[in-house]
Amino acid sequence: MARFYVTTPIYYVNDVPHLGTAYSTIVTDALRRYHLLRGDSARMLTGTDEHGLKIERVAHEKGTTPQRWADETSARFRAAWPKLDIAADDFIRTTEPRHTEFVRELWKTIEAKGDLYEGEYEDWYCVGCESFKTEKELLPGNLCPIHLKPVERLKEKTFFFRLSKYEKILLELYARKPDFIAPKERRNEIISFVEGGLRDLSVSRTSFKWGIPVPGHDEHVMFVWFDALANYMSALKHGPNGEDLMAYWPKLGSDARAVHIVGKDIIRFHAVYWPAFLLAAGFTEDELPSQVYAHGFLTIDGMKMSKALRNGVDPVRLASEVGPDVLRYHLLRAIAFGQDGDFDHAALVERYNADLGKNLGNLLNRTLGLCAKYTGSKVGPGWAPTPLEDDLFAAVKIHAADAANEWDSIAPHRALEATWAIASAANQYVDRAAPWAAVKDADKERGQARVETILSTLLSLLGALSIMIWPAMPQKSAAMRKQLGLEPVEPRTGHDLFANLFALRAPGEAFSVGAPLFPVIDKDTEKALLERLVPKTDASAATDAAAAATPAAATPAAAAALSKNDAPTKPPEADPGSPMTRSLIAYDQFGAVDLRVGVVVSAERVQKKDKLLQLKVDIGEESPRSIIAGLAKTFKPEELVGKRVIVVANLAPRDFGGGFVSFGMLLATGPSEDLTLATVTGNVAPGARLK
RNA sequence: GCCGGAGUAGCUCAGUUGGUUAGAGCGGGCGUUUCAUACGCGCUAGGUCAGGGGUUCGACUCCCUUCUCCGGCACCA
Repeated sequence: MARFYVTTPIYYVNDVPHLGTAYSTIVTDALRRYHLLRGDSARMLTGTDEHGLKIERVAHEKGTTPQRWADETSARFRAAWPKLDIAADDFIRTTEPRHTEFVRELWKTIEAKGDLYEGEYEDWYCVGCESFKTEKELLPGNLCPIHLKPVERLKEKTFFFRLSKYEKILLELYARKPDFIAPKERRNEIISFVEGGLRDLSVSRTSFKWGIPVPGHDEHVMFVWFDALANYMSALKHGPNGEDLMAYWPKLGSDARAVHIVGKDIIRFHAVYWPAFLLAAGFTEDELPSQVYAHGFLTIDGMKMSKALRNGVDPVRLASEVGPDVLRYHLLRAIAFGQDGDFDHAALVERYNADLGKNLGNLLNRTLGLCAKYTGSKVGPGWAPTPLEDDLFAAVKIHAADAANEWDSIAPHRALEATWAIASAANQYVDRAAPWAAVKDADKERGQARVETILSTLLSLLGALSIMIWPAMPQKSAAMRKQLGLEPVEPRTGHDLFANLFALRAPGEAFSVGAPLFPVIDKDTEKALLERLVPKTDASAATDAAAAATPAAATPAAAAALSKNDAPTKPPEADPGSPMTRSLIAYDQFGAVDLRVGVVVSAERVQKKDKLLQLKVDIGEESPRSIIAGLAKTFKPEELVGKRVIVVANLAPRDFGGGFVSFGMLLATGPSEDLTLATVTGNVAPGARLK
């Protein structure tokens, strides 16, 4: 028996549960269940991350308090998971005292050991935005790009974490523990990131309040990630009932493993900052998480998940339609864990029919049918295995061992593949053994004994399968076992259910055949189901975002790319800010901006700059303006030609090096990979002034 | 541009340290059984293993190079 501690990321409360978070959480739960099957003492943690400026702002915009906002959103996560048959052992909120107290202790420990120091952050500051700006963000003449007013040089007090000190230590760690970061693509990325040099990390803010106060410095709140990462340990230090569960945390000589399941977008925080924080607090290398495993992103029916397009699939609704087990199975089986994957509704139905209905479901059904016919729905006494059975068991045991290995190495898709190889082998076996023929043996007794052997064999395999599917499909496992006349899977610590998977049933045990576990979905039902499930996206908005009126504008809060993951080495929040936080400008200030309608006459890529395009834009002048714009992530050069754009015509020229100088700027909105250009309706002549 | 990863049958992917006819699942096609949820089983893909060079007796598997895609970094709206 070993201890296995597995965690999901804690989810930021400016979002609600969606398919991506559901996926992380389902995988984590399946791993927890697998380890329980093995007799391990497994523990799963999930929760919500509730601090930070973003939350403070969202709450403000919604006219509520951060705490109330967090309460509501956190409750939605908490309510969602059980509906997906996720049974976390603990749900932590970063606003709980057990967490905040732990984090403050952690802070004090690190401070005492010398890796936190008070310093000053100095950079350009825009009073209008009330935030720092980096040099790069500024317009020529040190103007704020939003307010077009001069910025000031300002210092803010902040605590720094001595991250630079851990550069070498972390690289050595990665070298010594090759599995610490998985999959290996991510590992490579992290290594090259750290090799690129680590700067000390600003880990406190004075510009907002919604966070954990720094001990002894109430004007500072902690950087959200310092706060958030510690949840994995605070939840052990102070369990849900106040108990100390630190035995689950790895330690030299202990059998405890801790695995963090994360999305690939937050791997850096977990693989760089978190171990550095722990080392700084005096934990040894043996007391770091065993592994940080990053999964990929999901697309839905081939399209990116996007709030603006509203194709976010509600996992709870999906589960209520197809059943949590089916959703879980499909996610676990169809997506290669660690890689990006596509959630395809039609594929879900297809897989359901093939794997669940026709393979496993039908196997159960036909076996029980045979039992009803030949043994009175009881386990017969006959047991005389032939080479056919011996070969089958040999093969099937290998598959079971494969499945176990794959679960152990966190490859649910492969584990399930191996599991289903057993079901396939069983179906083949039925045909080969042909009990319906065997029963016609001239020697009646011999025929009956043969049939009983065959059926006992099948029952053994089905019993094994009912256990092996439990991590993915707990309810279906129970339903299956009920039909087999077995109690639901009940894992016990120290009792490895894989040890005797293929145990034979005792003669006389009875079954209770029920309705098909996985009725096959026919074409008509499928059509109706898909119609209900597949989210209606605005196709034109999806495929022609460039030309369409910006969909993001309708929901500013959602469009603002609210993420807590903004690079933390940047100054405190170079956030464009909500409309509420902007200051007002006088009419002449606006009038100072010369906005013109332009037509793109040519566009080409800028060498060595992935994001940049060099445009020639006709704004009614003798010759087209040369403008460098960061549009390359969204647009191909040729598709811009002929487009009407809005140009800031009186912007001071900016030199991009290599002979590329930009004389103006285009107006656009959205993230860099999905920009929408501002334009005008109607056939306005180039050079027309906007006012 | 730098650093990674990937490009294998219609789709999703396996292919160990280079070695006889390149694999699986799904879908499709053909055949077949009857216990079963019109389900199962068997057969079936003649695939330039992205392209081009090279090393080797021999390369999907090693080296070089080109192209495409995806990430990270850089640059940036």
